[in-house]
Amino acid sequence: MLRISKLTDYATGVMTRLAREPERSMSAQQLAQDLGLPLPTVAQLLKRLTRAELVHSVRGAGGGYGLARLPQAISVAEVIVAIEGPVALTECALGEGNCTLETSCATRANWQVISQAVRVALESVRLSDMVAPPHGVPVSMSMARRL
Amino acid sequence: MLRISKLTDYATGVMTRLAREPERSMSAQQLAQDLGLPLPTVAQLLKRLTRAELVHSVRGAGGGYGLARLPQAISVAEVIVAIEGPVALTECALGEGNCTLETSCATRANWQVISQAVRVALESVRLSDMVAPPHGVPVSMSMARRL
DNA sequence: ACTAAACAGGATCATATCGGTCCTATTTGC
DNA sequence: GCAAATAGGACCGATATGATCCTGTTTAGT
Repeated sequence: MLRISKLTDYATGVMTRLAREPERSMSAQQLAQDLGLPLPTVAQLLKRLTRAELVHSVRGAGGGYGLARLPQAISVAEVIVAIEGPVALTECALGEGNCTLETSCATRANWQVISQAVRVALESVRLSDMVAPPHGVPVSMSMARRL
Repeated sequence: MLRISKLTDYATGVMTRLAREPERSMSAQQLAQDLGLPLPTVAQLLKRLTRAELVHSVRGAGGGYGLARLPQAISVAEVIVAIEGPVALTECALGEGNCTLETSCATRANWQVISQAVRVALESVRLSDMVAPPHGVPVSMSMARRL
């Protein structure tokens, strides 16, 4: 299936929600309610997103979260990396030499290339794209052409 | 991490091995031994690859497996699909309307676009590319340019 | 015809990761 | 000082993955 984790999916939801009103700062509570997701989970995600410096947090009463950068300056790839770690389709592609099979080493570089290709695809989609309702075929076509 | 399953990784190993000698037919046993993988696992994989019609099988004594098509006619994407099912980064992107959150529906089409982009990347790499040792920068560069 | 090699198709089981929750600080506005 | 919020871990239950095994069915060779 090659899917991202549900957590990551939620995280993009949270980020997209924030991107819809870039000025506004929202509490975890507000976001959870807004997205119809359980608060503990959303809180958990926001912590990771903060550590990744994709959002900035304000502590204390009246605090909350806001995007650390403009929506068009944050890619989907970054959100994925923040939650799941580096995008590498195989262990091999990460770079560490866990290749006990010398045969697969021949294919290692190829996996790195593939991972890189996927990374490029994910980096080309930014939060601002996620906010924009894809009426017609604007995003998909521009993407397809880029590929 | 956005990684493919270990099984899928093995599967590409198996397919790549077969692609190295497209004429030759090999038994599950031979392949397992050749790749240093447990036989039951390899056998399991070969069944799925057969059902996906990526390899053709010959039953009975002296039987074995061979590529169903030429190495350059089989993409890495197909191998992934054969083992993991359709490439869709989120449930949403599969098409079924499991979106209980109307908010996320706005992002659904975007996920489909992203999945499509990843799919294109994976389809552009064929078994023949995996066989070729990536000396210099032939594959990576041609890929990067295509992106 | 019989036997052994080899694939087909499930069913099964352990384990690791994921998703979700909770508890205890620490910070800050009122 | 109190309440609102984030920070940082620790903690389980469910789920899916990885690996194995068992029982057919097919076929080559003797």
